[in-house]
Amino acid sequence: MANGRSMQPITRKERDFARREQEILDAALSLFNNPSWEQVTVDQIAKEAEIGKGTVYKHFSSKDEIYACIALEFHERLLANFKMINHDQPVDQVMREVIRHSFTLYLDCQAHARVSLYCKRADYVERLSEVYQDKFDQVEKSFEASIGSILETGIEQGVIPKRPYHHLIIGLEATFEGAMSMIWNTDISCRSQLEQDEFITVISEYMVAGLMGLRA
Amino acid sequence: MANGRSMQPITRKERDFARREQEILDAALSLFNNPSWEQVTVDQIAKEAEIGKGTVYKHFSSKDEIYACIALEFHERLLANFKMINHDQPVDQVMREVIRHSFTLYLDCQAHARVSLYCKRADYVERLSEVYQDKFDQVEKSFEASIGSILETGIEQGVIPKRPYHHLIIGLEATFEGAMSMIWNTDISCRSQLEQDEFITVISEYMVAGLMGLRA
DNA sequence: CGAATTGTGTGACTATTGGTCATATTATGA
DNA sequence: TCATAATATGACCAATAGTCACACAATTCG
Repeated sequence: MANGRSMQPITRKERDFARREQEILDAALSLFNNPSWEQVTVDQIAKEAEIGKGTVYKHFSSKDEIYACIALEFHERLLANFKMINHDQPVDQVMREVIRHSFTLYLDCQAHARVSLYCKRADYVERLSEVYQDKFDQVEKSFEASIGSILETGIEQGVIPKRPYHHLIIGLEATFEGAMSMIWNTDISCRSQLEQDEFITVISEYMVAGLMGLRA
Repeated sequence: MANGRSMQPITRKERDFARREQEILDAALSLFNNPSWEQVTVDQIAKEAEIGKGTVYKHFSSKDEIYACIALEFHERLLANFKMINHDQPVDQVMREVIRHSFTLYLDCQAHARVSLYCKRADYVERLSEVYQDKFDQVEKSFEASIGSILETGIEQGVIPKRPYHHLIIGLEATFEGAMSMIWNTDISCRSQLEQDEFITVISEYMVAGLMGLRA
């Protein structure tokens, strides 16, 4: 519940409660690690976490809220990865790093990433409480700030065409999310590691070409 | 059911049965025309078509099969649109037309298009009967043939970098599907027509730049 | 014509699952 | 030790995908 995630746990009881919450999320994530993750039931999550179903609802007001927590944590992780990039390289190199870090994290944390993508769907956002909608809006702004400053530097250096932020980002965002969907939608078992690396290499090259190739 | 869709209806009874099938699909499509289309129930579809729920299942073995029929019809429509394009123009212009036709059709037939996108999800395909999986594979091959021949012409003319078909198509496909998701995921009410046109124009420019910008 | 057969329509029924809640259990503190 | 409060729980409810026994209509056959 909201308090559990926003305040520091003090007493033993509160620590236990907070730990249980993480256990629920971990249980959920371990079950979400496959393409049919949407079929996972709250009961299964409870069983995996070795608690009763009612207990899950003591921590999260709905299944959707579990998704939201996972997505938000993932977005923070992605943002943290972006901040680790050396911003003193040439801007095109920085953007390549951004793309590479994104693919790497999405593939390393498939469960998180799948849930995050799901949480962008209009029907999901619609039924989400305002509190969480705001949190997602906040995350969106952080990304805009993070990538925006890189692109701005690029524009100043004349490496990136002089266009409003949204013109520059929408193509990259669309391609990235479409590409991840394609990777997940292709039966993993019939795709060799080499093929996947090749896929990502080609997509990345295309993304950079698309970005740089816009008319200034 | 399978026969209904593959043979010509002869008797009065068969014609009625076939018409009812189309009525069910039309009812479904009219209800699918909003972002929460996945919440539409079989009962609602039956009510909209003014029949009992059981009757729906006389025509389609599952809700998923309704989706499949809608998606397959849509893909045929898209292919037909591609065939209408004048292939004698310069190849880059043909590709721009392909992209434009795709966006136009996806926006004109949002219900069909949403369902089609849904039908690419791995978990959906997994639970689909082999018959329908094969049909989707067939459609995939048709698209590959259609676009592939355009790209090949482009390579011969030196307009498109000499790369295997998959290298050329994956970026376009990823961007297009990601872009449509973004359009649908953004609350329609808070997006003006102008913004949407601008979005598509920019994305199209980016797609062409990405395609042409690959190293030969 | 009437009976039999075949195909179609139907809604009550089942199974599953997200979410609720009264009750049981446990921890804390006087 | 007992009272109070916080937490855990699974029986329960509501919604919904899918089933099925039966009703009904049309077509065929005697």
